[in-house]
Amino acid sequence: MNMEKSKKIKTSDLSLIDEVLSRSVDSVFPSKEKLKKELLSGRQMRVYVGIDPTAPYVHLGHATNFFLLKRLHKLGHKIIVLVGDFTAMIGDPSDKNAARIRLTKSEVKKNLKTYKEQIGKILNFEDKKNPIEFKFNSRWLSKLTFTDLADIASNFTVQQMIQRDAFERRLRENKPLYVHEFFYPLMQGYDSVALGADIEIGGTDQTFNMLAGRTLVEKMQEREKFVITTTLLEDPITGEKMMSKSRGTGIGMNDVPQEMYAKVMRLPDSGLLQCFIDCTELTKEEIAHILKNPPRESKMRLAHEIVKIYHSEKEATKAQEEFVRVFSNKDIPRILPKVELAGKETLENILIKEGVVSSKSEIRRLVESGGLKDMQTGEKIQDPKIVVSGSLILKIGKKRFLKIVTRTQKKE
RNA sequence: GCGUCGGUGGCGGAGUGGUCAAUCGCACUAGACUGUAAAUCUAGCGCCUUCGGGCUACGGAGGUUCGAAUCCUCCCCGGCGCACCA
Repeated sequence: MNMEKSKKIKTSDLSLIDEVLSRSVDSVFPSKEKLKKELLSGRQMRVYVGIDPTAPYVHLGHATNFFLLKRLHKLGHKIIVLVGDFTAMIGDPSDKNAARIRLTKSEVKKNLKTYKEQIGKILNFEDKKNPIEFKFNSRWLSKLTFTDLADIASNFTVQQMIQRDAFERRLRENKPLYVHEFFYPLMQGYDSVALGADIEIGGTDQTFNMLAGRTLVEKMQEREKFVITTTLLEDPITGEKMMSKSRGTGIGMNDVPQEMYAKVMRLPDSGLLQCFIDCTELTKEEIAHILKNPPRESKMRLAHEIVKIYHSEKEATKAQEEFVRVFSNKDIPRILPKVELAGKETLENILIKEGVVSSKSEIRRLVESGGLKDMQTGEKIQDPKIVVSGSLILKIGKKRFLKIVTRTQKKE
C-alpha cells in the first residue's frame, strides 16, 4: 500500500525474514503469508513480548521469544519488552488447573530487579538508533476504571471465555473458576491496545490471551495485530516441560556459570535439537553438524554455548573444565561453599544450620542410604553425630559439596 | 436463602470407630548402573529418638467414646441443583 515509505529489502534480510517466520515458531495468526507480506513491505512494526515478573529470574524458556525479538530488531522493527507487573498481581490461569496465587507489590518489585540485565544478554538495550523499550503494564492497567473494564469486557462473551482449555476443563471437572480469572486475558489483551502493537510474541500457552488482544485491537482500534506463538521447551518423547521449577530443571538466565552448565547437562537427550534451535543462535547447518557427535558431546557443546551467551566464552570454558573435573573425574570442585566453625559442633547440627538438610531425620536417612561422603578419605560417613574438628570436605548427595573448617582459637 | 455432596501429605486420590504417620499413583531424595541424560532396579519420603519407642497431623472449634481422619454440634471454605433476578 504505502509504496513511498517502503524500503528496499536486502537479500540478507529475506533469509532473516524466513527465519523469523519459521525458527521456534508454532503458528502465526492470522497466517504466515499475511505476516510475510507485511514484513516484506518494509514498514516498521511494533513488536512486543510480555513477561510476568513472577520469579526473580527469567528462565531459558523465555529466551526463545527474545531471540525472535532480536531477529525482528535486526530487521529494524520497534521492539518492546513488556513487564506484566500489574498482571502478575492477578495471576495467569494459563495451563493451571487452579487459580494462581497472587503476588504482592513488593514481591513483584523484588523479582523485577535484575530482569533488564538478564534479558540484556540477548537484546541490545544500548542500541541508540532503534532503542528497545522496556515498559510496565501497571502504567495503564492501574488507571482503568470499572467503566473502562466494562467497556473492554463487552467485546467478549462468556461463551468465548469458557472455550479456553483451562477454563473449560475446570468447569467440566467441577473445580472452582473465579470471575477475576476472566480479567487476565482482558488485561493482557488491553496491553496490545495501549502499546499500539502490530505483533505480539509468546509461547503456545499464551495463545488464548494473545488472541484476546487481537480481538480487542480490532474492535477498539480497527487494525490488525499479528500473533506469533513459539514452541515451548518440551521433551519430545515425554512431553514433559524442560524448564520446570518443581523438577529442578529450570535454568535461570542469571544462574552462575557452573550451575548453568550442569543444569544443561541434566536436560534429557531427546530435547537437544529443540534446545539448540530455541536457546542458541547457531545456524541450522551448525546445529546439524554438532548433532552428528555422540549425545554427550553435543550436550556439552550446548551447555558451553548457553553459558557463553549469559556469561562469556571464558566462563563457559571454565565451567566445562569444572564439570569434567567434578562429575566425570569425581574430583573435588575448585570452589566450594565453606563454613567456619568457632568451636566443636556435631556434623548434623552444622548441616542443619547451613540449611543443607531441614531436619535430623533427613540427615539420618541420607547417612543410612550412603549419600554423605568424606571427600578426603573417600569414605561414607556412618554417624551424623560425629563431632567435627579440623577440616572436612563433604559431598552431600549427587551434587552438593561443603567444606568445613575449624577456626583456630588462639587468634581470637 | 434452601437442599445436597465434599474439604486428607507437594499434587492426584484411598481410608468411614481401634492393627492409620495414613494403601496406591505422580513428583521429589539417596544408592546401584551410567554420560549428574534416559531407562531400569533398590531404599526413603511429618518431627524427635538412647532405635525400644515418643510426639504432632486428616478445613477450624468443641463434644461423644477406653479409643475419632472416621460419630455428633457449631463455624469456615468449595462443587452441584433449586430459589432469587422475572
